[in-house]
This record gives sequence, C-alpha cells and structure tokens, in this order.
Amino acid sequence: MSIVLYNTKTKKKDVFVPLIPGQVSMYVCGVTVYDDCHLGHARSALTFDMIRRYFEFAGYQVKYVRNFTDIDDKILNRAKQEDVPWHDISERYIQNFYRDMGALGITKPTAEPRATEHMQDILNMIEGLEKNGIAYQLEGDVYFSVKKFALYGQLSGKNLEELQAGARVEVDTRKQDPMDFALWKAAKQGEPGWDSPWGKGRPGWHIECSAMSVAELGPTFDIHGGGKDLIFPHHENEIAQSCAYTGKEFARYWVHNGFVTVDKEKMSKSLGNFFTIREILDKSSVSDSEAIIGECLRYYLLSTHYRSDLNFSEQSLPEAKSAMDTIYGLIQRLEEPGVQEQPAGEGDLESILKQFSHKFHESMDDDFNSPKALAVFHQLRGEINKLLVKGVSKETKGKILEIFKKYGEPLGIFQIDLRDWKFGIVPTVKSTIEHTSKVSLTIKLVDPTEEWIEQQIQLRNEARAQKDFSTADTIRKELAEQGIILEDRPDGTTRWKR
RNA sequence: GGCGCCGUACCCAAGUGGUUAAGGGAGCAGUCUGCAAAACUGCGAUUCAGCGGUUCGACCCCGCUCGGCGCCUCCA
Repeated sequence: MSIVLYNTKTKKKDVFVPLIPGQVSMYVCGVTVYDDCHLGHARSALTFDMIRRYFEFAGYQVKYVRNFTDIDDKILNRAKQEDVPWHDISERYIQNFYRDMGALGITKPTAEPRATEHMQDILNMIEGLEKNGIAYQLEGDVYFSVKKFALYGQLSGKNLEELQAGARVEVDTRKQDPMDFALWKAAKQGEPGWDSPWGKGRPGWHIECSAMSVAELGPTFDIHGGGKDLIFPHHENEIAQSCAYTGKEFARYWVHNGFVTVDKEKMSKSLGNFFTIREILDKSSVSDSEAIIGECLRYYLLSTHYRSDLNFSEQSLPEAKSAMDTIYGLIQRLEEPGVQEQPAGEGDLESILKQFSHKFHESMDDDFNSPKALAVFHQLRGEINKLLVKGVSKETKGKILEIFKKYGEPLGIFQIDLRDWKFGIVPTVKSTIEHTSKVSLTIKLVDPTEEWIEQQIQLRNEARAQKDFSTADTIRKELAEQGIILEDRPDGTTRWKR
C-alpha cells in the first residue's frame, strides 16, 4: 500500500513517491529559541514525529532534519532584557526544548542544525544569489528581489499585486520593492555579527532554512514541513531562495499542520492565550507521572487530524486520560496470569488482528489519519475484551499485548510500563480567565507502597469472607482516597490499580 | 481589501455521490456484583449551520446567506 499525503503545493492529496526508493528525506522548521515552547510548538513537533515514525513503521529509512533558529532579533531582545550573552538564551531554551519534547516522547531528528553552525553555507547561498542578480546589497543589508523570481506566490496562492495592495507594513523606502525580504542584516551597534562580503551582520530568518536544508539534504528533497502559519512568507521565501540558487526543484511535498487554539483563537505569545508544556507538566506532583501526562497530551493531540485546528480546553486532557485508561485497563488484564482460563474465545483472533492491522494501515496511509487510527484501536479493545470474557490462554494474551505495543509505537502511545501507569489520576487544566495563560492543573496523588496495598486488600477480603461488608467498604474507601481503585473478580480475588 | 479554512449528537471528533453517518468523553438502562468498579449488551444525530441548484440520488459537488477562524507583520 502506498502512502498518500496532502501537499500544500498541489492543494490535493498526492501519492508519496520518494526521490530515492525506500528513503524519505524531510526538513521541518523548528523553533526560535527565545522562550519555552507551548502546545502549538509541541503540535508541530509531534505531527512530524508521527509522520517520521509511521514512515519508519512502513519500512522507510527516514532522514529527518529539524533546525534551531539560534540567532534572531527575539533572542537578542531577550538577552538584552536579562542582561546576559545572547547565546546563553539560545542554549537555555534549546535545553528546555529537549526536556519538553522528551516528556512528549518525541524522538530526536537525525540532524538538528543550528543557524550559527551553518554560517558558511548561508554566506555561500547569499553570494550565489547576488551573483545571479536576484539579490542586491543596501548599506550592509542584502535583499532578495521578489520580482525576479517568477514563481513567487505559487505555494501560498498569493500574487504580488494583491500583496502590495494589502500591505500594512511600514515600507522601507530604500528597498526596490516593498515585498523584498532580507537575506542578510547588517549588525547594529553592540549586536553580534559575522564577517561577510557586506560587512559584519547576521542572516535573515528565511535564508537559514534554505541553507540548512540544502546543506543537509541536497537541493531537492522529499518533504518540507511546518505550521501552516509558515506558508507565507517563510516557505514561499525559502522556495524562492533555494530554487534561485540551485536552479533545481526544492521540496517535493509541502506538509503543514493546523493550529492549537484556545477559545477558537490561535494560541500565541502575543494573545497571551498559550499553555507551555512546562507549566502543564510542572503541576504534576509525582515525578514519574510526567510520562503519563506526556502520553495523554500526545493522545489528545493525535485525536484530531494534523491539518485541522484543535481547540484546547479544560476537558481535553481528562478525556484523553479516560480513553487511554480503557486501553491500559485491557493491558492490565492481558498481563495478569489469569485464573484457570480455558482458551474458549480464540477462534476469531486471527481475523480480528488481521482486520485491525489492515484498518490501521488504511487509516495512516491516508494522510496520516491518526484519529481514525485511534478509533481502530478502540474497536480492537472491544473485540479483545469480549474474547477475554470467554477466556484466553496466556500465550495468546502475550501475543495481543505485543500488537498493542507494536502498533502504538508509530503513534507513540501505549508504551508506558503498566506498573507506571496510574488509573487514579485525572489531569485537569483550568483556564480561569479568557486569553490568559492562567493554568491550574491539579493531580491528586499519593504513593502508598504495594505491600501495604496488598495487605489492605487481604484484610478487606477476609472481612468480605465473613460478610463484614461495612469493614470491607471502609477499607475500599480509604484506598480510594489514596488513589487506589479496587475491582473484585468473580473468583473472590481482587485487582487493584492506581 | 486580497487569499484561504472551518461549522457533523450534550462535548471532542472521523467520514463517504447511494453505508447501519466511525471512535472517544459524559449520560441513561440492563447483565454481572454483597454493594461497587471493570467488562459486556442496549439506548442516544431519520440527520450532517441555513437556503437554493446540479444529480436517478448530496452531509459529501456548485452558488448564496449566517456564524467562527487563519494568512497577507514575527509566529508551529
């Protein structure tokens, strides 16, 4: 089966045919490291992590490049504010980025170039553009002449006349055309600068991605990704620069993810309606619940198609958690040794698993339809639960368990060891005021030892045996207050979970 | 002003020119249970913002209207 993906360039779903059979080369715009990343950044990283994982699941070898913009006005401003060297800022937020992505189970790309490490590539490209007559110098700055690139506007569906008509930017009158964008910016007093043919300066934002993608993946590569807010002007500019420089096709498939919104509005710094990954994770009172919240966030983000916007609200995480609990509950039952179960319900297993695999691939092959894939998981859950009621052998349970782990892998869910999963916690996020980042996330948790829990259960079951139900109920209630949930089995034994 | 996206049950959310319109959360009822919990079973949109059109047939295609949002400035 072939994978089909929506290509912004052609505005339709295209069958994916890689440049080199069996391999995928992909470049994704990373973050500018001047602050902690929020859910919106996480969504982009997660979308392409899922795409990468699924390609690998489908047998491709993936070259995945995601950059860091580590020199930029925002970084310089922040450094000025804090009165620290600019690279302290970028280094700090690169580390924070890793920490947050780690919690979300986002795997590291195969290469993570930083703009400052590719200064020579950037300079070469600008010089090349200047030689081609498509870039011009202006008092130490270098600009790209948009009019000289005929295909400008093709990706975003904009044309120059309309852009000019609607331009609300204050026009730099020195530029040949208001739409021309900076390739190189001359360093102002006190600002860091790199030597160049035009004097000390630093690269413009757009050229970095062109230079780094071409340096890492060559002039033409398969997929270029990013948030849909980057389509114009960032990706439009990248195409112009790269094609004008190499004379070859740039990215073959353009993939863009939708926004995370709050009250239907795009989550962003300027509106102040953002939730950082850190503030969500930090509220977790028990250290090892971070992975759980991470998976819940992942499940939540994957429960909407990557191209749609999704609205973050107070119920988002609790709903994801409840849905995941049902599957981890099944995993728990599958891991139990079981009581004298005669395998009576295994007859349909083969066809159930075959169906599942087929539907899973069908969903993901169709433009990475993760919400559909999750639905397929829940359908499997129902089928397996029915089988378990009838009785299933230990070997079969193990086999099913492997399926959940294996197919959960491309989505990055159901990967937590059962003993670390906590059924009792409910991550609740409360946004008190509209358009602010006020978050109160409460996770009620305590951590009684397993021995103590087993002991309590034994006491309770002794009471139950003597029909002393009030004592039994008291014990159950006390355990419940500690986040321990009891489930009595038909044979008189008791299962517990946190 | 230009370009574009979205509106599916109480909430979240897939989807197709003819299907029983997935799945999750919440809810209700039943089975099971000492009671619970879990699991299972059943109920829940005769309908896909509204109105027209195309069609043998549209929620899906086209047009308009209403409502929401995005890009055009840094933005994942």
